[in-house]
Amino acid sequence: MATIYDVAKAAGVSAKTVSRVLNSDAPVGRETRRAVEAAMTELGYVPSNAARMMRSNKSGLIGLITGAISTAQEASNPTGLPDLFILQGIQRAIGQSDMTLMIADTNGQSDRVPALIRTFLQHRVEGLIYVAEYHKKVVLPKLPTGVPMVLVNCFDAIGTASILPDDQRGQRDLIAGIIAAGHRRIAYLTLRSSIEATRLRTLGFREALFEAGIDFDPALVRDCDLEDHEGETQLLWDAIDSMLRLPNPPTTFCCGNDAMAMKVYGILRTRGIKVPEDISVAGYDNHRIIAATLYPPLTTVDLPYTAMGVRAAQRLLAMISGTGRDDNSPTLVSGPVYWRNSVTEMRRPNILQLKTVREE
Amino acid sequence: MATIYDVAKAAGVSAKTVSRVLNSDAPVGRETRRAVEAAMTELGYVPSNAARMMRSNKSGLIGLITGAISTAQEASNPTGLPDLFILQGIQRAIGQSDMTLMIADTNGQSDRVPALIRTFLQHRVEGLIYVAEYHKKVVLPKLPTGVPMVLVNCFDAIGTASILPDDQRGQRDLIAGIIAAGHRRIAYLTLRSSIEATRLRTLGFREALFEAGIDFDPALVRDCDLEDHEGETQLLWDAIDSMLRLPNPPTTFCCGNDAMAMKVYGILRTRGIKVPEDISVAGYDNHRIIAATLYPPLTTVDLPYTAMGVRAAQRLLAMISGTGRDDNSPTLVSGPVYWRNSVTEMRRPNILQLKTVREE
DNA sequence: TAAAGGTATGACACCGATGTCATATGACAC
DNA sequence: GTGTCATATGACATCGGTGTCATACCTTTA
Repeated sequence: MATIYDVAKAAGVSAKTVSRVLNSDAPVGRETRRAVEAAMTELGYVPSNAARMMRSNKSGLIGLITGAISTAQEASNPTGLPDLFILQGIQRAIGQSDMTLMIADTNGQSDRVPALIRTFLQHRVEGLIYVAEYHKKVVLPKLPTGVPMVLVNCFDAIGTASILPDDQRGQRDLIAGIIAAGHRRIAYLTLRSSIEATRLRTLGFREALFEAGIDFDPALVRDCDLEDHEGETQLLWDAIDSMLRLPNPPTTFCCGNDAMAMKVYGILRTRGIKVPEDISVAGYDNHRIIAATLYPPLTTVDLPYTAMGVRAAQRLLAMISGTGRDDNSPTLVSGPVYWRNSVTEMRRPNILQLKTVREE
Repeated sequence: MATIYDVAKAAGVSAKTVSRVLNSDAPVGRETRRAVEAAMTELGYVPSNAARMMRSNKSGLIGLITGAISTAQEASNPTGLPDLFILQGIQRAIGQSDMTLMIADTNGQSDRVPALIRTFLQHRVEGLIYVAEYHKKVVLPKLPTGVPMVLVNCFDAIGTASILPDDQRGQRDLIAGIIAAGHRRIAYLTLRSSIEATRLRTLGFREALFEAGIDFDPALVRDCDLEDHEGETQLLWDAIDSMLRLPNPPTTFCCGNDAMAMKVYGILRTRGIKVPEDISVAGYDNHRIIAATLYPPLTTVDLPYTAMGVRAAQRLLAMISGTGRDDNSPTLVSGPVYWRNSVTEMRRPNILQLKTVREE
């Protein structure tokens, strides 16, 4: 592959002059410029980033570590929404800068992360982004100082900059809206209680109830998420049945995510219960393929993955250019509630009708 | 960031000795090695790929150009199957070599491709992979000689190495199996007739009929794919209705892809027609999220995206190491038919029953 | 007319690795 | 005792760009 010296010789100038043409960082004579450009085209010259980097110590690279590619569409993950959307946001924001994104996939093995980081450091990335598949706490190897890192959808114990979904606010907004529609008995079928999202959303759930002066009823909250898929559907059946058998049954089922809501649709339908006429249902994630396709379309909270990706890239770029904020508190990104037809104004009569149904 | 000289000074040896420890390409004294390794750990030394590359002219990088990330889960694409699976295959195969994969996403703008290629060339990638979102013909800028390229899911006019799905064989195998189940009147609701996959699959469709001695009936083939989504469903209604109204209606509907099959399920159900008791349905793609979730589970042809990715990476690696085949004929990868419950043995009585249904 | 300043260009060192070659030491064989 | 060879190490050039500095020419201004 042609070098700057080949071009210089072909154009009859010094290498430095070719460099000046490339970078326009000093005046070059009109004729000289023409000759150099002709030589470059002729030889198919492309400058070597490696050589550039040697002097400038700037690689123009940003490293991204994720499992989003290898795990996409595989076995369901706890949040159900493909973390790929985070990549899209990052992609979009980085694409508008003059940086190049290097993506490394963990291939599902988190023990490969240190090796990936090492490879990135060899390429002298100017910043790193780590994307987790769902909102969780992580432990990552320490980086040399001078290489900024942003965590997306996760956080660590040592205060590395992070971008997180505002789960608490999302669930609160959803519940507040459902309450405003007249509902008082709202059931919450949660994801695994061990995950961060469940903790925060449950907080938001209770907060909304509290603000509306509604007592929290533990009988209306149930963890319906298992590793095992078979057992999960059974859990849902049990939870729904037992809640419907309560003296004062719920008028709305909020689900840990849209995939769960889809199952709840099926269970309610099998029970002869109509959504939303008899009972309202809400999800979480705004997983478009589910939420907009279900009938009736599902009310759900947007999990702002794309926006989080954009914010992550922006924050990292700011850190690289040194214009970033000093503090390293997490950036919380909140998504709107999408009000669709699965949640409706509560009407007393339906409750009575329901009781009949469930006792038949 | 520490350099090899810093390490050399700290360990009290020459830079070259440190280099020898790094590469184990010449004997180093036991004590010296220990001292050097201690210094490297102490300083957090990571060798610079750029400097390495200057001498060796080997970057260890493979460039991948795709739109799979930015377009994932967006508006449906013609094949319906996320091309992300191709990336997974590539990822897996490259991960087992000592190369690093650089992924660049076009962000949906194909005019960005030349710029992405240029960036890759600046990084002196040792090979390029281009992944198209569905089986099609492409035109790409010419590369400097010495940089091998593999096209996946697409081909060009100048015979660049390519990896393609064997659409013709897939459809032929499917139809042959359906014929073996006793069906004689098989309808084919195709994707846009302008796309390559449709051309090849239609060939396979006719081939299977021919081999079974069944006459091809143009009335049983219809292009049901539009850019516009609303109109598409209407097209399907029309096609299905008119085919069912034939004197000798089809006993199976083969669909251009699984997404279309899903719609056909809905339409047949609305018509009071049971799948598969009354009519069999088959798809294409083996889009797991659809095929295995539908009731009854959908018989479909696997679109071997993961395998294609693996093959692409392997072929590129072979080209880089010079051990590749000389010829540049496309590599055809075929996927198996997944026989699920949506296609069943044909039984005469249902046909009669059907006629009653559709006339009510 | 000389000083000042902008324009246009080249020589050379440098970035951080590694390849080549030279050198020094000790072990072993003859 | 000396030649041979493997082991162990360092000096130095080199890869392809860019930063620094020097130089030469031309125009403008005092």
